[in-house]
Amino acid sequence: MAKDSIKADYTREEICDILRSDLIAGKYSHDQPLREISLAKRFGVSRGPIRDAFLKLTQEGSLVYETNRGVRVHSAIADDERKIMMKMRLDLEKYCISKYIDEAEQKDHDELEILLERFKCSCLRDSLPGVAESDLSLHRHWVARASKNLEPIWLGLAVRILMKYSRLESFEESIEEHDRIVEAILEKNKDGALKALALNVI
Amino acid sequence: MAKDSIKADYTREEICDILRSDLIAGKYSHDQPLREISLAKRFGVSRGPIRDAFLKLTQEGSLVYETNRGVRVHSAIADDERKIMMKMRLDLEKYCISKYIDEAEQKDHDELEILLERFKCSCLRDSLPGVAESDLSLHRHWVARASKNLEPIWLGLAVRILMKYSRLESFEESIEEHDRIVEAILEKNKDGALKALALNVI
DNA sequence: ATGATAGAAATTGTCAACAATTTTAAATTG
DNA sequence: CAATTTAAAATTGTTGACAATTTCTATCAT
Repeated sequence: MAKDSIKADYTREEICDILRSDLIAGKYSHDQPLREISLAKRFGVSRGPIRDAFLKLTQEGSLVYETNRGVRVHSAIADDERKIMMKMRLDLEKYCISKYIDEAEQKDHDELEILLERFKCSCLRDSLPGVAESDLSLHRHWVARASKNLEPIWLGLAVRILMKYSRLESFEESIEEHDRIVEAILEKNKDGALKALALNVI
Repeated sequence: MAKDSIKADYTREEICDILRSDLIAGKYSHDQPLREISLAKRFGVSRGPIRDAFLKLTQEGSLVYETNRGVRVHSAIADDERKIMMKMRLDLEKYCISKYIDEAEQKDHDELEILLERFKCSCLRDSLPGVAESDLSLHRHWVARASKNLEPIWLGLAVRILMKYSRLESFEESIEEHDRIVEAILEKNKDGALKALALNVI
């Protein structure tokens, strides 16, 4: 199939999610500008939905916007900034997992297992965009269930952190880490889940 | 002058900032929908820039978006969510003030004093939208100077926190608190600044 | 009256065209 | 040849029009 020439029309949410995982996967280099017209062609839509996605991603911090000059990929974060962001993300996700364990129903657990399986498949296929996307989806699951209010804040943190370090991850190790987190959640073992999380989110 | 019938055209950034301070000031009630057309008329622009502003504010968390149904004001955050957000905001702002003290130049200090003066004027005039806006601008100053990367994350936190509690603040007390923070910053007194901040951000 | 249904009104979603701005390339001048 | 100016191209900013969807309202049958 021809690269990037997809006929189906996308919604702006889908476009936003696809671009986000592309960015996390390092498909675009730092400070590279993203053009509205070329992406509009790629997704088979007009520039409107593309602009919408740009604004969302700018707010999350993965893109930078300048008046009359469009958006470009954000430059990498510094080490001390990353440290602060990791601490915040860990605090936030600990709270969410704890609450999730208290409130989750059977169908949530079912969805959780599906997301874990999807993550494992991506790791084994070794496709970085897929791994980034499914890793984000898995964590996002318990964050979103625990608090719709904290979700956008968490997403902004997670995206920026992943943008810097996704290239260095070992997939096998990552599978084990996530296995331990999900296992503890399903057993409603809070201590175990929080400890496993702290090892994963570093 | 006729309320809200302003002739001048606004940029989408200005529109976004105005709507944000309106939201913080409680001008709109929780769950109230915001209509693109009426706001487009109010600001003298078409619906495009209004949609842009909606997306930004949705990402920050003050608005909620549903497909084909537009945006509405977000419902209030719960107490435990607020607690988590306060902790994150304090961590973040402490880091930024500390860095700001190290790096700020004379012109930054000049701007800081102007922002403080503007905040005081708003408090004395007792106009809630103005107080909310100038409070945000003041804090945003040292956050933005310290880290463009952390700024959008901080903004999301600050907006949601202010949305819930802005009505309860005592303006006189708030002036004193900010006086202490800025004074300590200008003296490059880190300990004092961080302590004063911790008392203000609670 | 009550509920269902169909039509009208209001609102959001998308697009293509045009205006304004920035960037690039070429031409001019010293 | 370098620096400046000018023109062209590319890109973003904004708008109004139209399509799709949702919400409201009036009508009708039970």
